[in-house]
Amino acid sequence: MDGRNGRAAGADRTPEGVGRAAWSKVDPASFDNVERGCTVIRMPGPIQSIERAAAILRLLASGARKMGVAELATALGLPKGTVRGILRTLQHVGFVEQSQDTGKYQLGAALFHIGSSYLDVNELRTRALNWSDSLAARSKESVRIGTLHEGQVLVVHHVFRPDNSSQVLEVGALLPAHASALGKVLLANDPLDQLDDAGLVGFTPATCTDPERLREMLAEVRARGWASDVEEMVEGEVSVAAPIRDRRGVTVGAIGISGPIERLCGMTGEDARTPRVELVSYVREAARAISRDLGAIPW
Amino acid sequence: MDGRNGRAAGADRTPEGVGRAAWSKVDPASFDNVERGCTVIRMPGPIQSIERAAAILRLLASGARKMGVAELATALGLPKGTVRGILRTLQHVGFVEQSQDTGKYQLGAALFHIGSSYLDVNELRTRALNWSDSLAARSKESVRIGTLHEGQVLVVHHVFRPDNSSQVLEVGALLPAHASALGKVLLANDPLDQLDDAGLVGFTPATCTDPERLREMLAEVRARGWASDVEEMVEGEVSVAAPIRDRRGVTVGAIGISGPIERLCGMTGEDARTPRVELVSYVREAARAISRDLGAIPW
DNA sequence: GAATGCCGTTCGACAATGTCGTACGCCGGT
DNA sequence: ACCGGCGTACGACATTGTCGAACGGCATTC
Repeated sequence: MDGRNGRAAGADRTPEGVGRAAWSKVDPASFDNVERGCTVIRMPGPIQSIERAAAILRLLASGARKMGVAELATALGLPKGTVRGILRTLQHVGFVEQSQDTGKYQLGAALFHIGSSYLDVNELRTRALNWSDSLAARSKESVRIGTLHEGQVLVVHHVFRPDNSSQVLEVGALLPAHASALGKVLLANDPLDQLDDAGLVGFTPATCTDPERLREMLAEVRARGWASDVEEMVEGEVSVAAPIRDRRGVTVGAIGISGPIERLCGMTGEDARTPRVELVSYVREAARAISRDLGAIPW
Repeated sequence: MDGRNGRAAGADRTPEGVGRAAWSKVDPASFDNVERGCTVIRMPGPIQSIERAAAILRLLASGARKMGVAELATALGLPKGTVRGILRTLQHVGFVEQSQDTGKYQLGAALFHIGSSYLDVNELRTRALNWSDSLAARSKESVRIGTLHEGQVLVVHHVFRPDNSSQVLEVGALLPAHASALGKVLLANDPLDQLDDAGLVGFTPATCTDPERLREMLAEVRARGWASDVEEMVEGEVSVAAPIRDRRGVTVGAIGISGPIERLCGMTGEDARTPRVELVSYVREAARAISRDLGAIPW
């Protein structure tokens, strides 16, 4: 029997279970006490209840709707009673809320507030605030700053295009890394190769879903110092991005602009699918300016 | 000794402890197993470790800087080892990150992303997106939508003023309820009296810090259906807000505009400290429109 | 209208689990 | 060189979280 979770027979049956089996494959550094089968000595392992609570929160966040106890329980492969206990606690601390009529659960306001404080701590975002505004003004396009998070691009800042059109705020959203300029810059400059070959979903005909070709593109991105995405995520939309580095020279994020292909690309022949040079310059200058703020050696 | 936490002698010593003593005063419905002293039978209480994890996250969110294990441990009145175990778990699920050099902890990206999904679930915000844009266009001022959360105003949406000035995004921020139009609307229409007399801090000379006078103001706000704040939080800044109600008629949020006193108020005599009538109309119309979207009976 | 199925909820016993205290190695200040 | 403080590791104890079964309400079905 498993040294830690011998009791949770129900959990180990389901592959998506949040029993001890779940994270051992997620964390490469953890001991594989599950493969071995039984009697691992005793490791200072993660706390079971907290991991399960986190899994519940993730589930509630992914499904953009309210979920019931039974739904969560089956999804996690846990007994209802257990899930209910965790939910009660999460509700108690304000991380989830319960609809009074349906009895279903959803994310809570406290979690939202705590999560948004991440932006205050995030040095990248703090330092980038000024420069992103000026980039938006110069380029007249919307500006986004992103960071690599589990193989995807986490948007930590978003400046709307300076016209009066209504735009949705994307802060906190996750973008696909292989189909956005931000993502390509981040992937290309990331020390550990986070490129997930299986995750190369196609959004448009222009999306690059071939791992090999993508790696070539990333090499080029790394060499020239900026990346573009021409209708690879959304038809008619183009984005350009450049890396932001910190004092040690490692890429901690990326800044980029995005907008309609008519405005961002040239008008004739081959240029019709190439971002305009002055916009690329703006982006790269902004990225360099922020990097300098973060202490990177100007190069 | 305390029935549940008898072992945690260290926790009970500190007033801010996260032992069982902490939440019993927060949750009015919970049994006061602490006052009684000892041997409460056994209640389906909140899960200890999760509560503690939440407390750690709150602490990390409040102090806008990285914190160490010892710092957190003393603040919570818990032994270092315990705090470290929880932190390791939180780090494992991505809710906190650890600086590789200093060893201190800060909030993690995963928590931020999960928290921001709250906005997708929040029906108030979803329905209010369109109307807030048009309110910003009509009033030419920045628009905020807020909800009452633990006696403060949680900003769930923010539309920048439609000029090109650089503004900070306030989504996720908490505003004082007694010194903002949004807050006053929410307090005035809240079923349970969340007004905290002790929390009436003064920001400017105009801030109302007298509970009695504030209650009178709230009664007036309730009667006339909108609230204003004239330099009560920030000198020179004025805000106007109106309540958003759902189908049952309860106030679920508030929408309002804010801007410099020169633009929002009249120019002469008594009007100099009264919001202009057309702006008030815009705000109230927007609030009514959203309420209608939420299913409120048009009145 | 009764029966059925599903849901959220409650409860109590078991033992696995989280907690606690002590001890280690390391760094920076004195 | 000493000391204090930090983040970290480990092991024993019994408290605590987990589990499964049972309860009552609600909507749908026959």
